[in-house]
Amino acid sequence: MNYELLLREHSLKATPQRVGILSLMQTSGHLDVEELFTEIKKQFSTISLATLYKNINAMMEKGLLTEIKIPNQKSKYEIAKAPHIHLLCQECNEFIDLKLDIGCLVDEAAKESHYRLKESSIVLSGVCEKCQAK
Amino acid sequence: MNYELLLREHSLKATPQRVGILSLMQTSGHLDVEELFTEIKKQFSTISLATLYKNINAMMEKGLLTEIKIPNQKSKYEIAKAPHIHLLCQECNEFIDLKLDIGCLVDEAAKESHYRLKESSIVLSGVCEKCQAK
DNA sequence: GTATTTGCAAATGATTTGCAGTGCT
DNA sequence: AGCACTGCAAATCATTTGCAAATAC
Repeated sequence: MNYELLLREHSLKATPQRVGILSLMQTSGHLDVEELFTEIKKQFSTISLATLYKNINAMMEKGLLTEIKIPNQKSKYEIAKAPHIHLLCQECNEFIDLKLDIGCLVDEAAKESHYRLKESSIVLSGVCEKCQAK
Repeated sequence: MNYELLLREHSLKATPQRVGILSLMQTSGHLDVEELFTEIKKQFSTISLATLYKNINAMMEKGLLTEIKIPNQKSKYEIAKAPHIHLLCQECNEFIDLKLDIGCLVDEAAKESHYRLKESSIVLSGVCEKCQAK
């Protein structure tokens, strides 16, 4: 993926720090601020936490990143993409995406409540296959 | 509801501050820390934020309260009850419970991922009926 | 009577802001 | 060149901790 282009398309300057952040997000899928800071420092040893926060916020405002709020955990961030849900393993902390059609749920909720629904935030937690085997 | 009893059943002492917190939660449904502090001070003018936090944490550890993490908002708290989902109006900020069978969604997610699922955190956002009318 | 809880003040942790210097376009 | 971005230090906001006095049971 061309991160420079992606940034410019969202009216953000393509600084190396930002490209680094996006490339980490792409590689790791989901990272919290602290993890992101630890990783990005390997590439930019002098980067400051303030810069990281400013960039996360700027990219969220432009709709390039999404924050995922998770029960009992720090928020994680991901590159914005098609709607999907998240699964958390309460034992090993694995955190994954799952593409799942939630149309039926949303339709049902809309019917019951008369809300016009636009966004969803769904985190299901339990035990992953590997941890079940233990 | 008898909050004294509820507290003792969860091995917590029934202090007036705790009863006040629970009664506010019951009345208002969902409150964040700041809102709760503003309200509880009307009953206990000398209550400290530290006490409020200690109590929220104690009641969460005993499973009496649940924290709801909401995209772009502060966490809210509610008295723990049967699983349900939450709807947020992005215009007027109304925040409501909806009892909805999410079995099909969870089953589908479990089938696809091989997770054994135990908990769910679902917040759908959009526009409530009243705001649509505007 | 004993263990827990309260409320204060201080400590810690997380995030934001101001500003001078630097870099992107 | 001009505006946006970086990095530092300081400020702010949120939450936790330590401790002495008060309270629940």
